[in-house]
Amino acid sequence: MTVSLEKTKNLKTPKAQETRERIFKTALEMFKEKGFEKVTMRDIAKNCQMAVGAAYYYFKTKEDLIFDFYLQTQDDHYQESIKVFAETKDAQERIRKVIEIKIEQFIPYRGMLSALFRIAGDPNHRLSPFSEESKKIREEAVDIFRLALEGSNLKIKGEVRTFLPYLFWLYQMGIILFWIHDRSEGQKQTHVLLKHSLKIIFQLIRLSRLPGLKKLRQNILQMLNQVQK
Amino acid sequence: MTVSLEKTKNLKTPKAQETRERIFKTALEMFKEKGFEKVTMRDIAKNCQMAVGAAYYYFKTKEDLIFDFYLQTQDDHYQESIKVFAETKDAQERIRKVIEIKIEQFIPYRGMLSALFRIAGDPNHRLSPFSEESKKIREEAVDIFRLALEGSNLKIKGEVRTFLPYLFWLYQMGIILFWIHDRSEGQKQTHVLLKHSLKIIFQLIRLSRLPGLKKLRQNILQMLNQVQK
DNA sequence: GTCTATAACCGGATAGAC
DNA sequence: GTCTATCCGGTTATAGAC
Repeated sequence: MTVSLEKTKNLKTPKAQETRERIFKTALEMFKEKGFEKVTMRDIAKNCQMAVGAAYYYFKTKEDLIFDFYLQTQDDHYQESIKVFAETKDAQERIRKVIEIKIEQFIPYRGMLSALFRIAGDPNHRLSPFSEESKKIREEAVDIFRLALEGSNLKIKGEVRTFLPYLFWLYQMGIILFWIHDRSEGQKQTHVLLKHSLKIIFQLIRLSRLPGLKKLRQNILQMLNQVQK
Repeated sequence: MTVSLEKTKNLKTPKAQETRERIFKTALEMFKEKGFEKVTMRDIAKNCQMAVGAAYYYFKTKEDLIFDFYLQTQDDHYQESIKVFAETKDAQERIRKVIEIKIEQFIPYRGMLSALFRIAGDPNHRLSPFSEESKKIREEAVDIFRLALEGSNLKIKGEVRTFLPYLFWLYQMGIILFWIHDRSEGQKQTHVLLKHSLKIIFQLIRLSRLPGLKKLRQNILQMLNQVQK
């Protein structure tokens, strides 16, 4: 079952809802054009023909605007991913498509996303994907990978099954980080990396079944267990 | 040969040298106590009994103070690591000690380091360890791992030898990031992670020699080659 | 070249009146 | 819910002293 995201904040009137939306859309357009840092809250407010205070009434900080964007795309990502699962049972392809969809979504916003990923680097930050506040959204994101594996051709048993979705989510974060700073044209390096590294990962997963590698497998699982929060 | 770090900026007089040092030490003390964000440039200047302008004369930005810290510890790290190499030839132990030394160094500053690692997340930032500006310091850091492997009991040939030092440096960054946000007492989780993951990494390196895994090894090397800047 | 002193700018954030 | 005024801190500018 989907952990449906609470998009509608507790806003009293529909008008407020609409105002919030207006600020959000305006800000996003401006970020897209000039980047996160170049756009000031004063600019955003002016562009919305309202006072700075009004903008801050809806978004506690400038960074919250980005967080909201992250939240919105999360839902789209979920929907798009589901569709892919109907098309193929191949685990590797599913995972690859899921991550490619995410990247695709982000393309128009690539320039402003380093701001988001600077937040990501600090787990103490309320908006970090690792924070308590982001728990729900993180869980839905991990869920996509769980679903990708569940109906797939990849048969995995026991503990590996438990860890893999989270590990793939982590992997996705790494890929996106790489993509944001990938300066090759069309960020094609990222796609090379994605394709190759996925192949390797699946080779490793398959290898992990060999009896000769039992020790290695056990060690990895032990590590994951011990390190878990 | 060591890439000796240029610690002495182009400061004309010894007095200037000393003043710069005073600002740096004061700032670091204050950061240690209250964290990076709580301490203002005005505070620092006041504490040094000088004008704000003076502080800015030596450090272009507040973040530069942290960069300087990073630079200074880098040299200590190098010196300490060299000593370890005299004690043991075991590659795994060398690497583990090198990383443990780094963590040890950072202990008093753990609280302020998330500020540093938020910078790290944005490779476009001039102070990021991945930036052009940090190139020299990064290269010395990678060099430590090169030396750790070179005189060790781990015999590696060809391309793997080229990549491994950089990969270990990357690994060290990951471990430190984990450590900064490790809330277990005495950050013992980090040491568990370090010990276990190193064991696994060396198991993998040893495995990679098996003829049956030739394909995997080739794929990994191909990926590293293609993804390289 | 090394600093002091002081004021000002800029932009994120907040308080409190309406 | 929205506005105006204000704070706060990083940063810069100015002008001058040694």
